[in-house]
Amino acid sequence: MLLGMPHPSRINRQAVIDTARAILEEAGPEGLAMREVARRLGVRAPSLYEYVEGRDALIRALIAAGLDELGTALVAATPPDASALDRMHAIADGYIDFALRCPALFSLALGPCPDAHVVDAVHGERASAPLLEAVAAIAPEERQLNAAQSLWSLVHGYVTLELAGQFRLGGTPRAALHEMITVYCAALGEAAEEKPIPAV
Amino acid sequence: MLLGMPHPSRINRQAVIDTARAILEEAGPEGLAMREVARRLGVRAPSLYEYVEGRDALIRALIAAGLDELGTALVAATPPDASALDRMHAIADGYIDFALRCPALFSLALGPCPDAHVVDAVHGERASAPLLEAVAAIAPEERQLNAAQSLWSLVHGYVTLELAGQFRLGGTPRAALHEMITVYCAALGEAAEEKPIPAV
DNA sequence: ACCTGAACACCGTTCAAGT
DNA sequence: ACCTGAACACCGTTCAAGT
Repeated sequence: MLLGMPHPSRINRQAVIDTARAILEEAGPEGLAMREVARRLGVRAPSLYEYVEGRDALIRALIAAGLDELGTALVAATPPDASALDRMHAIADGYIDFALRCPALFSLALGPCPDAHVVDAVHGERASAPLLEAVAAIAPEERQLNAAQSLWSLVHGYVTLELAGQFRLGGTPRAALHEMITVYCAALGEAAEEKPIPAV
Repeated sequence: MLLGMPHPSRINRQAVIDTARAILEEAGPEGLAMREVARRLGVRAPSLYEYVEGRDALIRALIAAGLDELGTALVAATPPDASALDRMHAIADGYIDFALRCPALFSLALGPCPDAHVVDAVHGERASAPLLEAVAAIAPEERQLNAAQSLWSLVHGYVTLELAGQFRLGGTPRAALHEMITVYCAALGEAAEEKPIPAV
């Protein structure tokens, strides 16, 4: 009879999110359909609305989790007692590895997204914190923000183009990325003792 | 009676593409519906299939045109008798301006895209040719490909993050971008006479 | 409390039918 | 040759109904 607890739920919010994430990586954002999530959970689509507000909210949950996970991965990728430059290279590799490990989630979280998918700023801050920290050990304080934004642009652009399959001419783009990091960080380090880097 | 030419077509392929592009920028890729394109052209959705194979083919046409247009814009943005470094900065600005002028088209053309939307490689080559040309004037030949890929990564990452609204901490990210270009190109120029830039 | 089927307003696409 | 309405198989979402 199960008095007082007539139907223990067959699914839960986390299962919905996990299933959605699996579908996202397998079939891309277009393939992420509420009916498909439900089908894999052995349930009908309307049941999902007990656990998530709708498809947009589900996607926001995926994005928030993805950004948090990226932050954690970058922290884990940072060797604590290496040089500042080595930590910078390690963070770049961690960023790239994350993007290659879950490309659809990465594109969803860091790519251009409609208003309906924007999440709280804390998640983005968690993702970018390790980079800011590594830059703090290289650049003088007044240049740290600029340096972090440039380095982020560089690494983000690299992996975005890589995922889009745009490096068709061959070469060694990843080695080129690390070279550019080295050159720029060296200039930052000099600037720490000397004068600001000349613009244009 | 209009013998032999019973019904002059009310629309044409270019009108379909132009309308689709307008919708894309106004409503994003999600809003780009065949029925909406047809509605704006005063016609029903099935009529569009006389001019484009389907939605995916329409999107491919948009992407191909967008890449070609980007290439043209970059050529136009390059001052022919400026220094190699100035041309580099101008191309970066041209790239950014194009992305800000038609962000949805830019994201569609250069962002992560499903197999159904990949276009012939010539269009991508047209888009990247001006950058390769500018790099040729700065870097020694054996380093040109790497240098072009790094600089493209940097500029592409900058504008991608900018479009995604990720530079929330303020600062002057665009100035930082140009600084990084300056520093890197200076190192490339030195390398042209001296030895290769040390990796890692 | 949790799940369902039915329904609504949307899609992309096909196709026989009109002119 | 060009356009149409009707139809098909899909969507996300709502809601009254079941247990």
